[in-house]
Amino acid sequence: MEDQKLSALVDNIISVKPLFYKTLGKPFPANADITPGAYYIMLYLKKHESLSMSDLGKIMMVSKPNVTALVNQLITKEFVIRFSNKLDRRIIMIRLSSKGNHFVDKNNQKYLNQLTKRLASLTNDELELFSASLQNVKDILSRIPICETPDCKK
Amino acid sequence: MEDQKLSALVDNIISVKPLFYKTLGKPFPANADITPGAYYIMLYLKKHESLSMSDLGKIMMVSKPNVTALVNQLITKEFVIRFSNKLDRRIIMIRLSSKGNHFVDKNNQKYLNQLTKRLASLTNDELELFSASLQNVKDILSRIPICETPDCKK
DNA sequence: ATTAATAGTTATACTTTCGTAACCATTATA
DNA sequence: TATAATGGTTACGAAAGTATAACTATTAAT
Repeated sequence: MEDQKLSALVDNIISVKPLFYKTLGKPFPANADITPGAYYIMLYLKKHESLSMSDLGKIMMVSKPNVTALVNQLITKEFVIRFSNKLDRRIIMIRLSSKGNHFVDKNNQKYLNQLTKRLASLTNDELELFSASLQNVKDILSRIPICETPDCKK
Repeated sequence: MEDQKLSALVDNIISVKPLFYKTLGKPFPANADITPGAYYIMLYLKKHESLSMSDLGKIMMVSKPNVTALVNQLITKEFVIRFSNKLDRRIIMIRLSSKGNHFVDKNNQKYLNQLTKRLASLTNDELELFSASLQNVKDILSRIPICETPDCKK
């Protein structure tokens, strides 16, 4: 890839991120007693059924004490359940409660409503292009290896 | 757009954002005595030549006191210059100094180097697709009207 | 000429992210 | 069985974002 294109790519990477929240709004709930980080844990649990504390740390790339704090928020709201692994009693697994599951679904629906309002100014073609392009971006990003956990850097 | 596709879109919007920094790294400098927010101001100034404090607030969607604090960081580093508008002496305009300009260029180059390492695992086709898709996303997002400044909500 | 509105700053404080160090419990290793 | 390694938690705090309220200076409006 030529230099010029690469530098345009850098430019886009830099400018796309702030645009996201500003135009599309925040996908996590406000005034729900849980921070965005905690909400993201629920989103991961939505896809992975159950995860250990360490798994969550790796997947979210935050330190373990951080995971503890985030999960604690969800425990007090009864959005997730802790249970231990029988094979290794050190390991603590986390899964969504049905309350947490409903909460995420409800919030996603709310966000979707907000989103459709904001996207109302787009034509259907634009919307399709947006959706497809975003899918591409996500797919490709997912393919890039990451190893930047605080614990993992060592 | 059908419900199913829309909900996939929401899914992508939610999951793309955390992927960004984690796979591509942070585009702003570390240990440079300025916060990411202040750096973003320089990026905007790179494109707009000069902007008033209020303009910066609107464009970055932060409150005016916030802009003051961010610009102050840049002033002490001599990365930007304050000058007043002759026609309306209330207005304070900000523009990049050549020092600030060089700083951004140098940092962009550094980020580009880091980025090329991270993107090394992609084929050229993937890279092209990524670049084009990102451009689409950015273009479409730019077309969506925004009005969420704290001051603007009122 | 008052009064109202606008641009910006100062002071202040809250929220969220995020890390390190020290510690306990459990499992693996030698 | 003594030691090391792993999974988690607790305690602590720094960095960054970000808002409101109260204020000054300047311009606009009546």
